[in-house]
Amino acid sequence: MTERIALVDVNNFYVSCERVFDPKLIGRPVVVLSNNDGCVVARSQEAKDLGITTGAPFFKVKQFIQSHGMAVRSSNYELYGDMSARVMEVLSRFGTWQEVYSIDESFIGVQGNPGQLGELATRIRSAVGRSVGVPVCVGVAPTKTLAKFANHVAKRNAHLDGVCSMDSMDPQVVGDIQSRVPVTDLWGVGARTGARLSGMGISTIADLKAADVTEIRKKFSVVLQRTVLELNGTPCIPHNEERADKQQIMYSRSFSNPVTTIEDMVEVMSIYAQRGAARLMSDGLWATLLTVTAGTSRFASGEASFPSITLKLPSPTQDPILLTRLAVGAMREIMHPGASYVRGGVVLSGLQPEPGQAAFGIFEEEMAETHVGDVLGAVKAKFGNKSIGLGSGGLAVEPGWSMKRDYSSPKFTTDWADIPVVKA
DNA sequence: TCTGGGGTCCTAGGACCC
DNA sequence: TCTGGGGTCCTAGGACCC
Repeated sequence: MTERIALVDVNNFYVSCERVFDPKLIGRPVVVLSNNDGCVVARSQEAKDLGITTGAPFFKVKQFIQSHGMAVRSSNYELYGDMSARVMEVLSRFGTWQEVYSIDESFIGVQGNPGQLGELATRIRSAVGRSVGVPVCVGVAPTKTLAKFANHVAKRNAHLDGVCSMDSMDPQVVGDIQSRVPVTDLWGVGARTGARLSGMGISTIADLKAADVTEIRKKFSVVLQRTVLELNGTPCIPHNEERADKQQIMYSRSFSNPVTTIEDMVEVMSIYAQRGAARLMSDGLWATLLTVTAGTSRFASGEASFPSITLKLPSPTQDPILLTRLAVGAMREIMHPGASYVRGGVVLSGLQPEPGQAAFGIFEEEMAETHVGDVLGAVKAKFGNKSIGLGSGGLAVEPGWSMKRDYSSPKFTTDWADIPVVKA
């Protein structure tokens, strides 16, 4: 019995989710857009083959997309979140432990001799396909970094049928592949590090694998040192089975139209602070720090302005009234009226699971405000997010800056009104 | 006209303490 | 006038990931 790590991820996750509920999209080139329909965040293989790149601004490729008959969808995160939970549940049945790494990826612990590991990978792939309907690739190896690499190999070699277990591979072949794949394709090596490595004559995975660990530690960091060790088969990246406690809650969005006035920005901050407070309450967390930010476009020629300020909260809180008041007040101070802001955000950090001991003076006030928060939360849970709000957060009409979503698919799995109807 | 939205971890440097 | 050194905590910023 050998202990191994499997990295399972869904191919073109968002596109695959859309296809489950709209089979007409199968075989067609499909792209999914980011919030605000700003840029391309997911592409089907057919769209990749046509040369659409991830992160491409939609307005620049729109013509090309339409002229090639590609299907376009706005992102539907409720649907993807729900599909993700289903995939993770299936994977959990196959692992001795599981670390959910992202919305479409999970590491799981697996055991067996080389032959069994390859078969297991194939069984995982068909189980997810059968019960959720999305295609996955599986990479199996002794370390996380190598499991990621094996997954990469499975994806790029059609004859492997979506699975690659390193124990069944000829070491010579592994070496050949590693000496052809650029080091920046490796998990943990980005463009910056890649450029510096290249200056040292390290350009492929094989080069990095052969590099001197102590030199790497000195010139870079323990992060890259761990990567080198993992490439050589020594596991040194720990796995977090339990979802690490969240360190921060961020609510940040681009606007469909720029915000230039204090009144509009106050409206934005008021709503974002209340969304943040709602997430604190649903996660059972209290914040001790509040950051508000805004930014002008990096692509525009007007005044550049990136105001940002962090406030220490008087005591740990999840109170929407207090957070709204502070966020609005802080933003009034730091923004430049007249600058054309295209995004804004509220970050809650210094999170803790208990309200802790409040100073006596503010304690009573806190109590009163907490009750209001409970009431707000209850009303929203029952009647939806837009049913009630504080100050300018209680908007009956969509404001001018709210998100654009012109190509939405229905909330197939999370809204009764949108559940697909089967006619037999 | 239109260019995403989250997150994590590590490191260096300053403040402060004894 | 002399002007150490080690430790901790906090924060900002960099790099990376999906």
